[in-house]
Amino acid sequence: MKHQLSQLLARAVDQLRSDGTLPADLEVDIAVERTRDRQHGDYASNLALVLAKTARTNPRELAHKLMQALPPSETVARVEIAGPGFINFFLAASAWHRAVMQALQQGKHYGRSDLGRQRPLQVEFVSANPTGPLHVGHGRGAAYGATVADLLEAVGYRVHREYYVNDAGRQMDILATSIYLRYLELCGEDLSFPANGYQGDYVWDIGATLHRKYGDALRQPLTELLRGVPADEAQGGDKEKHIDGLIQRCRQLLGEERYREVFDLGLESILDNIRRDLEEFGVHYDEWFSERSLVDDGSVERAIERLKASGHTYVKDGALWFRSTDYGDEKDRVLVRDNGQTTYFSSDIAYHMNKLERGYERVIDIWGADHHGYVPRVKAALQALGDDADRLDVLLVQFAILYRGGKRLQMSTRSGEFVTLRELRREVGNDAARFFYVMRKCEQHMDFDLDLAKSRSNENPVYYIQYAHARVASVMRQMEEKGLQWDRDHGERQLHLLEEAHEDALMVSISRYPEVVEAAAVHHEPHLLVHYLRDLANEFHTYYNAHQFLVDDQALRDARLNLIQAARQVIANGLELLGVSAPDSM
RNA sequence: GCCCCGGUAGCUCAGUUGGAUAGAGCAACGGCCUUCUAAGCCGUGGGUCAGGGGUUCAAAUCCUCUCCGGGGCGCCA
Repeated sequence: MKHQLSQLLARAVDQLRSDGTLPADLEVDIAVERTRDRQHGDYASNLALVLAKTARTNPRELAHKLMQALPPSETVARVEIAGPGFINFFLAASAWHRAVMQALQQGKHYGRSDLGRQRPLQVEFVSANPTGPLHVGHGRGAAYGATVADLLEAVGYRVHREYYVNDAGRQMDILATSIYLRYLELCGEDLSFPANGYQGDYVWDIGATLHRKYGDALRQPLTELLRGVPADEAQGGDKEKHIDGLIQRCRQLLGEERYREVFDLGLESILDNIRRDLEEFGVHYDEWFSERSLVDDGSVERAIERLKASGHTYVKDGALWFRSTDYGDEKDRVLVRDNGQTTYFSSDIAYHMNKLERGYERVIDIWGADHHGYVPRVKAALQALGDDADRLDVLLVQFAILYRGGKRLQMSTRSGEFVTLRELRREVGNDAARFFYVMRKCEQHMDFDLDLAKSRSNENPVYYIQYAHARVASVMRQMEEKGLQWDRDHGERQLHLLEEAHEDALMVSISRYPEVVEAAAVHHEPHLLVHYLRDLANEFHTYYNAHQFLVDDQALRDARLNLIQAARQVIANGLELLGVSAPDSM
């Protein structure tokens, strides 16, 4: 609809250009918007205001000329000039009827489009280190990423959903060591657990699995384990050096092969847990991409070599540095440490190089806001590699702060004090969790009120929308009980009977849905859809209270049933994109 | 110190590339169930858009300074 109107305006501009009213070389960017106030018509354009200056005329006069140059159209009932020079379009009722028919005919496809023309696009999200279960902070990235991916797919992109598994770094070694230490405790060793180890109960569980599998076969005396290991923090030492020492001793005592088994047991158990958790949350992936694979297949080394060849690296203090300041980063970054180990950053460069090599038109990364400092350096690396850094979009998701009983919950992964995503889902349910997480703009800090999310009351917005859906289903059940039938085709021919203000408002909203999906997808803003659905539900509830649907007059009844079924379809489609269920009864 | 995000009604937040009289939910107050589920509807009150300056036909929106809140600034991941 919007596109139609801007095309009409474009033709009007063409005509004014050819008759000399407007300069022939004038560049125009035509914007048509929904009006906020129905008094101003259904759609409005500020075109005359924008062009007035360069055309050196007054805006209202130009608006009049544009209006007169508009080609006739069946969907436009009339056009008015208002205010400083807005061109307001009032649409014919048939335009709204068409939207109702489309919603019913297209069913679950209503609102989808081919804007993206099936171009390939990648969305990488969550990608939490597999060192523990997902917590509520990851939940927001999961819900947001899944919804953005679904939205982009809905507007015609071929979306590849990916989780980057950090299975190669030091954090994983700390996890493996933590597991082994818990195992030793289960063997009966009495040790003091390192300050920097992973303290969560799940580490015990994995240690127990290890013990069931091997018995005491992997047991080593404590004195052996601690030989040459620097003191821990509690003993006045450095906790980082202590844990690194422990890692080294574990590897030596277990041997690379056995150590790798412990390591992989931890990785697999936790990754399985994460996979299951996300799957239950309705968050699906096409690929779980292993960081280790980048090391193994030489990609990391290749990335480093390419950077070296680009001339933007140097050696200092025994380390290899990338001069990211050449591309606007705050400081240079280390690629290879003085001990010969590559940094996380190196893997990340290799990973993004790999993504672009796979040929995606756009690559979208969804990160926690605490990683915002990494954006410039990753983009710098891509530029140095000669890639187009603009193909990478990094969306930063702010933290969600949890409240329970009006009190803020404090969380820390390392200490094991956090609310897991699974606990949250059990407490408030998947629907409320998915909904609440995307209710706010991603760059907004979010207060997540657990009590509100799980309340089964009118305070809870997710129920409000679901209830509208359930009410339509209920009306249809009532209809059958009364022995009546709904004739959809007949209803389509009777839509002109829908003359109530409530019906008009509902039809307009239904017609807006495809525009909302498009805007939410293009701007990566699922909350637009959330607000839209709330408004639509409100219009439905208002209508429901004001008018009877199952009236005796069959023509009017069928027309009304068409309308509310169209509304039901839109709610179902919208909720599906949000990963929220649309129940038939509540 | 530097960088990122935010500051809009009592609370939580919307507000499209700058547009017409700044909106919604919750909370508060007053109404509506003999009628398709009251998890609903209708009505009332509530604002220095943090503050100053600037840009223009037009600023909550863009620029600049100040104040306040959160986060980030490792050869960690």
